[in-house]
Amino acid sequence: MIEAHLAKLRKRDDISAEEEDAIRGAISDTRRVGADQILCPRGKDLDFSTLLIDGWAARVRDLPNGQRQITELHVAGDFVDLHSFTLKRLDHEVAALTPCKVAIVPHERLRAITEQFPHLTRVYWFATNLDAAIHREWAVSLGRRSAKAAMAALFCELRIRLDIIGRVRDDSFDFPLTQERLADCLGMTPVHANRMLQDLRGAGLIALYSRKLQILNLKGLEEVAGFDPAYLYLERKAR
Amino acid sequence: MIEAHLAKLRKRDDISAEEEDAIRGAISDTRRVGADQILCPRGKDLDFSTLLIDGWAARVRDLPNGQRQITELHVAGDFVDLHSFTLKRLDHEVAALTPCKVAIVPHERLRAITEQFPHLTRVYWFATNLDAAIHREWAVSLGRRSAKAAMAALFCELRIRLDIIGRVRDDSFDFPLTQERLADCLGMTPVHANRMLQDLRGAGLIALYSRKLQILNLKGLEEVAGFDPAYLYLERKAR
DNA sequence: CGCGGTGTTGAGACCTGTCAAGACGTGTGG
DNA sequence: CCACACGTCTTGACAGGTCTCAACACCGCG
Repeated sequence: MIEAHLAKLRKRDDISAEEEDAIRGAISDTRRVGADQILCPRGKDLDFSTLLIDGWAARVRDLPNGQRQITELHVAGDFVDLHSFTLKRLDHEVAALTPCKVAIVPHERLRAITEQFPHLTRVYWFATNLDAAIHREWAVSLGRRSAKAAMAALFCELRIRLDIIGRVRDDSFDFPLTQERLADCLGMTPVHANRMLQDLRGAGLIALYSRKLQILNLKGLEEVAGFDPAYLYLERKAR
Repeated sequence: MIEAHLAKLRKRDDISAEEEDAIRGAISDTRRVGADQILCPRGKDLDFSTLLIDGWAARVRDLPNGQRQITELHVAGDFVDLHSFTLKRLDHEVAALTPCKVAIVPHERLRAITEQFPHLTRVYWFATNLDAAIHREWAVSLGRRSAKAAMAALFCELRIRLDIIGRVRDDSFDFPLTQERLADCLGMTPVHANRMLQDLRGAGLIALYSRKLQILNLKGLEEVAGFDPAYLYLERKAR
C-alpha cells in the first residue's frame, strides 16, 4: 500500500527494515476522498499528516479576487502535508484533484520518530526540502520561462516523478488535470494554456487526449523547457 | 553575534539555554564575504551550512539564456543553506548581495544535533519549512499577482522579517538591492520594476532612495499586495 | 574630471489576458 | 434511442500588461 512512498524514499537513501516498520506503524488510518474535496484545510491546527496512497492532489492558494495558484502537484507516494508536522497549520489548502486514497499519520507518531529514529527524521526532513526545491523550480518557470517552456518543464518533471513510482510506460502517463487546473499551476489563463498545449502538440513534442499524456519527443521537450533534473535530487545518498 | 538568529527562532518557539549552547557550539568558524561573491555554490557537495550573521544574500537560479530568478532573499539570522544538510548539494547558488558576515556550521555538528536534540531538530526542520512557505508565497506573486502587487507584497514580507530581527524603525529599513535585482526577485525586467516602483511612489505608499525603503502607508501597501502574513508563521508554538 | 554602474523615460513590439462564441463529449432523463 | 445539459476544449478578435531597445540623467568614486 505504501510501496510508492517507499520507492520514493529509497530512490534517495537507504531505508532499513526497522525504519520501514516504523513508517508502517505510524499510519493510524486510511481514508478515501472524492475528487475536488479538500484533503487538508488551510489555517486550521492540524495534528496529523496525510500520505497520498493513490490519486492526484494539489497545494492550492486561493486569492481574494477568485484566482488560484497551484504551488505543487502531488502523486501517489507523496506526503502531501508532511510540513504541517512542524508548521502546525498550513498556509495553503491541499485539494484532491481525483478520487484519492490516503493514509493518516498522527503528528505524535512523527514526533516519536524524531525522538527514536534520527536517520529517518533526516530522510523526512529531506522530503520536505525536496518539496521546497520543486517550489523553486516552479518559481523559475513562473518568473522567467515563457508559457510554453514552463508547460514543457512541468511535463518533464512529472515524467520523472511518476517514473519513480512506476507509473510511466514509454514516456506516457495519466494526466488527470483539466486545462484550467494546468493553467493554475503555470500562472496563466486557461485559454492561453490551451494555446500553449496546441503549440507543443503542433511541434510533435507531446500528445494529450482523454487525460493521457504521451511525450513523443523527450529530448525536444526538455530542450524547449531548458530542463535540468538536478533539482529533483535523483541520487541515492546517506542523508 | 547570533542574536538575530536566536530572535528568529524564538519568535516561533522556545529555545532552551542548553539548546542555545548547542547552536553556539555548532559554529566552527566565521567568515567575511564581499558583495557579489558566491556564498554557497550550486551543484557541489557541501559538508557545512552557512548562517548569515550580517548582510543580505539571495538564492539565485541562473538560466541558460542569461536570465536569473531569485527565489528567496536572506537577511541576518537566516540559515541560508540549512537545507543543504539533507540535500547534500544545492540546486541554486546563494550569492551575497552586500558584504556579508557568516558563520560556518559543519554538517557533522548538525547531524549530532539530530541525534541528541530532537526538539532543536524540529525547530530547524521548521525553519526550512518556513523557507518553503516563503517560496510558495513568491509563487503566488509570480503566477497570479500583478507586477505592482507582487512588488508591494515583497516589501510587506521584508518589513515583517526585518522587524523580527530589530531592523525596522517607523516602517523604514535598509533595502540594498538594485532595481535589477529587485526585478530578478519578481520575474520582471529592470525597466518594468522601475515603473512599478514609480507607481508605488506615486501612490504615496513607499519611498525608496539611496537604498533605504520607507513604507509611508502600510495599510495601503498591504491592500495593493493582497498581503496576508499567515505564511510567515509568526506565532510561538511548540514545534 | 571622467567613468561605470544605476536609475529614468519614451516608443513600439510582443506576449498574454479578456471576452465571447461555438464544438465536442459524456452522462442523464424522457 | 434520442434530446438535452453541462463541463471542457477550441478558436477568434481585441485589449492590455510587460518586454525590448535606446537614449539620457544621475551619482559616487577613482
